Amino acid sequence: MARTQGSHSDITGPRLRAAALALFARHGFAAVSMRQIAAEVGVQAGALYNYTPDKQTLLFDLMRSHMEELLDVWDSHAQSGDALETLEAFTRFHIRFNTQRADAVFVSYMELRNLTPENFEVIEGLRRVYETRLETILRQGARDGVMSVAEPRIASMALIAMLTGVNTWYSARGRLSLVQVEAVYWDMVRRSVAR
Amino acid sequence: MARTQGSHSDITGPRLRAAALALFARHGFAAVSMRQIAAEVGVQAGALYNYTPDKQTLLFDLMRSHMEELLDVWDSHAQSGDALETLEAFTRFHIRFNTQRADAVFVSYMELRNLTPENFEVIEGLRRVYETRLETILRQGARDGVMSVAEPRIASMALIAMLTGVNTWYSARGRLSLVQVEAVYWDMVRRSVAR
DNA sequence: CTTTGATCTGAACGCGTGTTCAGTTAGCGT
DNA sequence: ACGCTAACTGAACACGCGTTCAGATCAAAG
Repeated sequence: MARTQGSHSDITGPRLRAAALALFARHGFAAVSMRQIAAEVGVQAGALYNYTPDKQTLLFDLMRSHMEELLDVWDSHAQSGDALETLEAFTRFHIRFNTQRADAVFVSYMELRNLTPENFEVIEGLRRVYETRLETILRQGARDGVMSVAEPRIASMALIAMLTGVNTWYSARGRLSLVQVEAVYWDMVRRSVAR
Repeated sequence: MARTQGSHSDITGPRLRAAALALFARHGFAAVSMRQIAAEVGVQAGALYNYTPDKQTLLFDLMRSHMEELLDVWDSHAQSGDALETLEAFTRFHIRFNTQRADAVFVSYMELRNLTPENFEVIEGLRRVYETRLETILRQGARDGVMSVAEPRIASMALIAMLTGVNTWYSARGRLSLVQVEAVYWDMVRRSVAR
């Protein structure tokens, strides 16, 4: 037997990515085999190599896609207001974006050590760019006199760590809605850098 | 050959734990083999089973030891002051304790998914206890009128995430000393819950 | 000096790994 | 209707995995 009915590249490709992302998030990159991913997709392991040269590249592509989308979506936000308004937008965006892509966020953070050195540099570079986005907001706020931030670089990393932490406990069926969660965190963020 | 010169249980046991912790932190639990750990210790793989029943228990014991020590050391802190002073002590303690045990912190967070369900419950329980320590401080501060915290549980998780984030960038040879880092974070923590 | 038992070796077990590839089939373009 | 090729199967490869265990060796107790 070969080529089962109704199978197409357009279908199998995305399904491979979705299955790999879910399995990597749940069990970890090293603990998931290509055969497990293939079983989830509904093909044999060998068929996966029509869509990725190897397992390492599969992981890297998932992480790079996530980081690039994170940056693209944020950068396409119209930011017309002052630094405080931009900081609020960033806070709400980060929480909303990350909770909607919990698996990708998890993998992009946890599996850094399973990347080859070259691939690691790429992902780490994208992360630094994102951190710099926030850092720039904080510097601008301090310059404009609407914020007080002694260490903008450290503060940006501290705030991102705090905001990303939402993913460890948030559930869409929890007590608080996403809007309420955003409000709680924005309140803390605002006060932590307030003048 | 067997039993090489100078080998003792008192030496091999701790060396096994140290090697496993370092390797798990660097490469991940699933990516590290018992043979790699044994090579680091300087014995054959079979010898490790004099010190742990299996690889899973080795991981679990490392994580439980870390979490229990975290709680024990904090609980043994004399806390005589008011809520704000206790919060400052907690902030400085958390940063200092975690940066000094980077490998254990990393493993205890990253390898949760590699625990069996029963073992996971134990570690997760210890983590919740620790979070409750901070939550209690925040509730007391709010009750005493020295803090303003709308959601103490969420705030405690947010602050712990922020503080633990220090581990991702801190280096003893960096620009800031640990005392300076503590000061920067305490400033943000204080303001984020200030009345 | 002899005996005992803790400590470790080295080989083995069955099994799963990532990856390759010749062969087979399904659906599209003509 | 037919050929072409993208898509997939199934088997194979060499290798490493966690774990077990009989046997060897050394340190210490009597």
